[in-house]
Amino acid sequence: MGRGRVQLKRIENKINRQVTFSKRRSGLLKKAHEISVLCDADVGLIVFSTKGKLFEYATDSWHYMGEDLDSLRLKELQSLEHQLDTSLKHIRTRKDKALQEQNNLLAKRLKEKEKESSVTRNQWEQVQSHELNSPSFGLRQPLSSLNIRNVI
Amino acid sequence: MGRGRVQLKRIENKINRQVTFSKRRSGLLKKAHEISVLCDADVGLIVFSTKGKLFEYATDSWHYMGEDLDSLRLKELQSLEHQLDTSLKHIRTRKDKALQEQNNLLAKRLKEKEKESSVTRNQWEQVQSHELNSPSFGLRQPLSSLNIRNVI
DNA sequence: TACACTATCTATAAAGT
DNA sequence: TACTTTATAGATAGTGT
Repeated sequence: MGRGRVQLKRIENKINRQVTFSKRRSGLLKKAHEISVLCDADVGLIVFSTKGKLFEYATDSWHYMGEDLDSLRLKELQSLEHQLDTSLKHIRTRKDKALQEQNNLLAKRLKEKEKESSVTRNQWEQVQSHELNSPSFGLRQPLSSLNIRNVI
Repeated sequence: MGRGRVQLKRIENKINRQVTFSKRRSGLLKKAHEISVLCDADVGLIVFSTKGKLFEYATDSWHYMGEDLDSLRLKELQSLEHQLDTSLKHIRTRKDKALQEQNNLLAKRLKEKEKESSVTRNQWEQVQSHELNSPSFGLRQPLSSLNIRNVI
């Protein structure tokens, strides 16, 4: 290329390195584009300068390729967090519903009994505000059974 | 390049397209390597042939660049599914625990009452096996409050 | 930094093996 | 399919502006 052979090693002169980077970068992007068009190939190319500036070429759906990875990770996670939230709303485990319903029924039944047997109201209120710390139990429906791929 | 000018459009002849792909691909990878060395730049390049075969060049830490995207997506999702499962075990919402405990207490209380008032056992068993379909309620602790990033 | 210029080097299209 | 050859198109290093 040009005047004189090129040694494949880091160009020490900062100015030359920068100029060469600029030239070769555009050449590389052009070639990436050419092969994608000529050969009907999907290409993703990203180049960071020493200073961290980003340049990229990508065919169609490769939009995320150029994104900084932390940013990519963050977006994926945010998206997933949202999906989680949505999915959870759909879970509404039978256990939870069952407990609520059973609870209501038991409470109703108990109230009736209390009336019958003249138990003090005080006792009922104790139950309502009971401070809970019993060992918890697993959900009947493990999340792993959620086919989250279908959500995405 | 070579004999005759190149039109920047898909090469229709399949053989020629494949040959050109092979040549240009290696040229592109070589250039990617050269700019990374000469200019001290981080480069990530991936190329898929029409048939989906993958070729890549990447400086050091860009290992994931070469992964097929579906594969990447799948891995992320599998990882997240696992995290979800783990996270859920930690949620154990107060509501769930509260309901279970309250339920136990109510049941116990009711049993006592039943003994007192001589209610048939049959009635209690009806409550236990009640078919539930009441409107469900949201979890007290929305998943969005889970800081899933810390898990990863 | 970004364009020109241009001598020279490199990549590669086409064709042969 | 994968090399080899070879003519030529294309890329670019060095140099100015």
